Formats: sequence, C-alpha cells, structure tokens
Amino acid sequence: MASDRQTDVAVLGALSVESMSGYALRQAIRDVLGHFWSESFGQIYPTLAELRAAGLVEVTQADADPKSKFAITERGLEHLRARLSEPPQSARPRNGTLLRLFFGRRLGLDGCRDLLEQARSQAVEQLAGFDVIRQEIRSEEPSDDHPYFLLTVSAGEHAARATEAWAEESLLVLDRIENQS
Amino acid sequence: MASDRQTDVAVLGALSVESMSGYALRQAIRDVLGHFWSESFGQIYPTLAELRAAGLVEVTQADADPKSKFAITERGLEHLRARLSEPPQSARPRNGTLLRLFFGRRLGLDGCRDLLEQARSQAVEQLAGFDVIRQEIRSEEPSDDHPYFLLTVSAGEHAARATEAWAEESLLVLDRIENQS
DNA sequence: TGACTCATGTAAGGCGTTACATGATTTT
DNA sequence: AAAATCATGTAACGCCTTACATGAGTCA
Repeated sequence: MASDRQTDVAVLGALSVESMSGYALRQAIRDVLGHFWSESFGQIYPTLAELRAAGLVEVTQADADPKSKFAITERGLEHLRARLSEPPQSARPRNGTLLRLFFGRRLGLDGCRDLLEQARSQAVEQLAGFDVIRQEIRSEEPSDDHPYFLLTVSAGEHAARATEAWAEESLLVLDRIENQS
Repeated sequence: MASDRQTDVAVLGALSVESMSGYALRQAIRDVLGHFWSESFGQIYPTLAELRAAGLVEVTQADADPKSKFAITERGLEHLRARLSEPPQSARPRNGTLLRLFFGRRLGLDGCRDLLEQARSQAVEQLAGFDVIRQEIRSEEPSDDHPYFLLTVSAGEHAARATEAWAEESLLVLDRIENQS
C-alpha cells in the first residue's frame, strides 16, 4: 500500500532548488508552494531526519557561511526524479464555501451573498499576490527552474479569475432568485 | 478549539433535502457532493449515530415504505443553519500536479507534458459530467434547492474550463522551452 | 536587557482512510 | 442458486495539526 505522504517530494524538491536550513525550508514551503501545497510544520523536521538517515539529504557547511544547511545528495536527486514520475495524488476536495452554497436554501440569501463576496475578494487578493510573485521571479537571476515556477503561477491565476467570474455571475443569480420569489 | 470536522454539515444538509438510509447517504455524498466535497465512509455511520443521540436526526418509518430512513429533526435543522453560518473552512491545498510541475526541471519535459495532457482531459471529462448533472436536475420536479445546486455546478464548470485553458497554454509554453534550449 | 527572529525539535490528540465483518434483499 | 447490491457497522493504522519546549543570535 503506497503511502499518501508526499512530504518527501516537497522537501527534496525545495532542496533541489537551493540548500537551506529546516527553518528556511518550512518558510519556503509556506510562502512559495503555499498556493497549491501545504505541509504541516510538525512533519518537516522528522521527514528531514528520515531523509538524512536514508542518505538522500546531507548537512553541509560552506567555508564562507558559518551556518550549516541541508543539501540534497545525488541519491536524493534520483529519488526525487522517481517520486515526481509517480502519478500525482491530490487531496480529496473539501470546499467549505461550495458545501454551504449547496445547502444555500437553509443558509439564506444573505448568507450566500456573504460567501460569494468573500470568495470574490479573496480571488482578487490572490491575483494581486500572483503579480507580486511574478515580479519577484523576474527580479531574480534567470534560472532553468523559473519557467516551471511560472506554470504554477499561471495555474493560480486561471483558477482565481475563474472564481472571480463565477462569484460575480452567482451574485446576479441570487438577485434573480430573490426577485422571483 | 472548534473542531475541523464538518461531516455533520454534509450529513444534516443531505438529510435536509431528503430523508434516506445511511447507505443512500454515503452514495449521495459521493455522487452529488463529490465535485467539491468528500467524506470518508468510515465517518458517516458514527456521525449518524452521534447526531441521532443528540436528537438532530431520527429514524422514521413511513407506512407505505417498509424501509426505515434517517430524517432530520426540527432541532437538526436549527443546528444545520447555525453550522452553515459559520465561516467556511476548506482543506489546505494539496495539488499533486502542480507540486510536480513546480519541480518540472527535475521531472523533465515529457513528464510535464503527460501531467498537462492528463489535467486537460480530466477537465474535459468533468465538463461532460456537469452537463449530465444539469440535465438530471432539469428532469427532476422543480425545487427551491435547485438554484443552489446549480451554483455549485457552475463553480465546477468555471474551474474545469480554467484548468483546460491553462493546460493548453502551458503545453505551448513547454514547446517554447524545448525549442529555445 | 528585553523583544524578536532564527533554529530544531517533541508529544498529544484529532481526523480520516482502508480494510474487515456481517447479514438481508434483490436480481439474474 | 449464485452474484450483486443494499445496509450497517468496527477497528487499525497513518496522517497531520497544534501546542509546547528549548536555546542561540540579533537588534533596539
């Protein structure tokens, strides 16, 4: 029974881009992968220890830098490539907003409106956030990783714009429901 | 500390639309809410027992129907309204496809293409599924619940169309990456 | 010196999935 | 009569979050 856990993929992937401390790692996972991935902080250190014991990650210390960091090993890169090639597993859907709207008759029109307004403004905020991320990527020195980063940003933008359009349409639908009842 | 669990909302909500057996309930949650919600079957019966003990749900037996069903009580409806009014909680994001694409440099162009093709065809399948659902809703006798059901169908359609467009654009981006390297 | 961030963990407990178990009813 | 579906559960195990604990370095 293959385990569901993919913490190793997120950790090894992040370290394949850049060596860093466990603390920086958890910030990177939250801030950089946060749009489409989440890891519990309580999982990161244990996973790091496991990966180190398995020789997929090592602790390095550069001369110039007094701080030690975690770096991916050659075997770690192989493991990462193998894991990335496995069929993607996504979390089962759990959209609290849609669950509430589905039973919107019980919630009432005003409650539904609140949900939709909130969904819309969240989408707009997300879009602004993606703009910032695009600028940050552009301001860094070019890297072979960047085109792939941008694919995920684009996915977020498409999804956010779809949410925005849906919420606006749906608010109009609610007005129609109200007027005809 | 408010619990994350929202199984009660899904169960009470479904029973607010129609009384049914636990077995039918789990099928309804899978087939009807499946686009945006999932419940573990192992949770449904225990939750049903709890709700029954709390007087939010009762076992009914119609004269015409030899089978007993679970029905929501008046107190259950109150509880449902209260729960629906709470701020929506959604699962933390866990998109295995985007996780892999983000580290696409390690996965390789062909692997990325596979992921995008798969995402695209899944989105197309979903759109076909939504068409079927719309027809089913239309074929039922009109209900005050239907407009709300349709809001969630529309959300799924917007999301699926966004995924389709993103995947197609992204496949072209991959071609460009290949040609310029 | 006190507050804040960096840094590395551990432990408890809740949540959820899967697999297992059992029996009745219906269909082929 | 066999197979499929309906129907109701339980138990084990793994995942994940939250809260707690500790200490070093840095900055005002």
